[in-house]
Amino acid sequence: MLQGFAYTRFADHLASMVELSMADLDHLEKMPFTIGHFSSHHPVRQKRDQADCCCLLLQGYLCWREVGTDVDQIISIYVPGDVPDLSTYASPAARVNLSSLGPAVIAFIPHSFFRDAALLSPAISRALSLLNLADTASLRNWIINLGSRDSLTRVAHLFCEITFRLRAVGLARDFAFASPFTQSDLAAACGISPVHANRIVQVLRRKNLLHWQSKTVTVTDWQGLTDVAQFDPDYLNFREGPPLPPMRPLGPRPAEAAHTGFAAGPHPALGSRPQTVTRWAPSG
Amino acid sequence: MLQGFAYTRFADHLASMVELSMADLDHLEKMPFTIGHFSSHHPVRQKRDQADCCCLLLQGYLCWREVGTDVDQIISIYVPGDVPDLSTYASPAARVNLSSLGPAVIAFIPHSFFRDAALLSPAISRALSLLNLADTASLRNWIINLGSRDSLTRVAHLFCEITFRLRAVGLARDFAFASPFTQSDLAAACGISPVHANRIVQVLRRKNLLHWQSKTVTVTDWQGLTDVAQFDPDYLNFREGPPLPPMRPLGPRPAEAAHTGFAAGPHPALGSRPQTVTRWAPSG
DNA sequence: CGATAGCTTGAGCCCTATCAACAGCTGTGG
DNA sequence: CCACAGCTGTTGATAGGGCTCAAGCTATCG
Repeated sequence: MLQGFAYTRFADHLASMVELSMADLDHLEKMPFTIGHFSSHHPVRQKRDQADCCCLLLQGYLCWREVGTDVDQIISIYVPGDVPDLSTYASPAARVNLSSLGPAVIAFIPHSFFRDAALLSPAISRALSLLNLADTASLRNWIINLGSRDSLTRVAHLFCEITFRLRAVGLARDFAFASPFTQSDLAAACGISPVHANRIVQVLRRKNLLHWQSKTVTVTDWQGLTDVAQFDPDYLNFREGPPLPPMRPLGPRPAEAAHTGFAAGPHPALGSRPQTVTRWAPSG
Repeated sequence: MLQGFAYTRFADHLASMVELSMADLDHLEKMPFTIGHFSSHHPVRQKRDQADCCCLLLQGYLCWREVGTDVDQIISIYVPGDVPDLSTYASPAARVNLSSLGPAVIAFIPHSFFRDAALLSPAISRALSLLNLADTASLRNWIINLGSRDSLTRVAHLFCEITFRLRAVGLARDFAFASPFTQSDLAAACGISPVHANRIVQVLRRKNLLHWQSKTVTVTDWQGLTDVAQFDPDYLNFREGPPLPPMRPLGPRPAEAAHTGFAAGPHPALGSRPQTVTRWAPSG
């Protein structure tokens, strides 16, 4: 069950950037992995951990986070299909803490798989490079946000980015997604105080741009939200060939349920498996 | 003359991270390149430029900069020995604008050289990966700064980072370096207004942490500056093997001149060549 | 020598942080 | 089933950091 699920998430993600051959897909299908379940706000990788595998996020959210006295900053956020620590297959030492935002399901994939895949297939090698580039582009964009936009714009931009990235992997089709993270997390990501984050969310609600209740965010006015956020998804597009068509604003709703893997319950492939925390033990 | 200079800058940089064999050094010595001179605040790469070469900075400073209506943000700053657009050899499209901060001398190195070098030498391939990682680490660190520290800390941190990185490539030995950038540049890097940047610099001067006059910055109290900045250079260390010893604070001055390539006039290898802007024309 | 770019200084105001209190929800244990 | 604790969200009051506007000053360069 999970085998196909993990393979699909990852293959889809790579295929969204480069053309994959049947041989590439065959190789990806043989991807070895171990599944780990994490509860909310649980560390996945500690600063200075030496790992011999990468984390493929299957469900939920992960983030790099720097916590210290007088510092709590979320550096970047990842959605299903992402591999937050992909770069560690080149240099295994993590530099910051990777932790979950809400419950998360992760497939741990050995570094050796990526090394072999990159050697065997130019397309996969290229896709991995592009994955890294997209990650860096996201960081750069976040610097622009933190450095030169006010808090309303920052918060709106974060919601835009999450929405866009979820939709890029087939989630949040109806502009609704699970938000297991807290307003303090939002504040830590946007570099504002939790109290202020709350007030900004209220502004967004009052402007009818989004709703956020019972751990679900619904973007009710995508166009309006991107306007407030000055959001231009260009920096996220790393597919080769022609760019994606612009995202259609909210139209008539398709007859499908919103889900980010949790919004509408566990993914079918997971059945009703309880969300236990089975901390995966590295074999090294 | 320049041949040796460009080769040395780059080889030193790589050697600071990995062990290079004689064969590696031989290969690096054959590095093909074209020299470009740029005047202050001159664009080097425009957003969406398709380049077939990378920029090895020889003298001066470069930065990625996002400029627009109501946005002027410097995303990252580079010192001699850096290759700001190294990642473009994987995907050639630049995503932001690369421009000079003060006059700069650049060696343009064809992408093909990096591709070949990476294929031929595992050590060089590894060094290039580490270069990329260091770059990403720097971005992450800058997010922490912008998101969770006040302006005094940010500005102090920027000076610390520049000083540290210059010293890592053998410049600013006596904690003095050329600062051809303006206070507005400083503001754009730290996400504050130019007026406020000015006041912060005055605070640093008043605290006797540094002097900044006639385009030269002198750090007069390294320990004090790092304290104010909460600067921990750990995130910049990507050398393999044991970490570098901690940087000694200011002691008795060695009998050598401070230079970043411009502080003490043009580098010997460049002679008194005028700082003309000979925009290099890509051959593609 | 005038022009231009950069630096400096002051005043007023707005955005955001901080502190504090309370409400709502969730999970826990008796 | 209820009492309780703890976390999260909400609201108000107050203070301060940083922005904006505006003007004067300085240095550099043609």
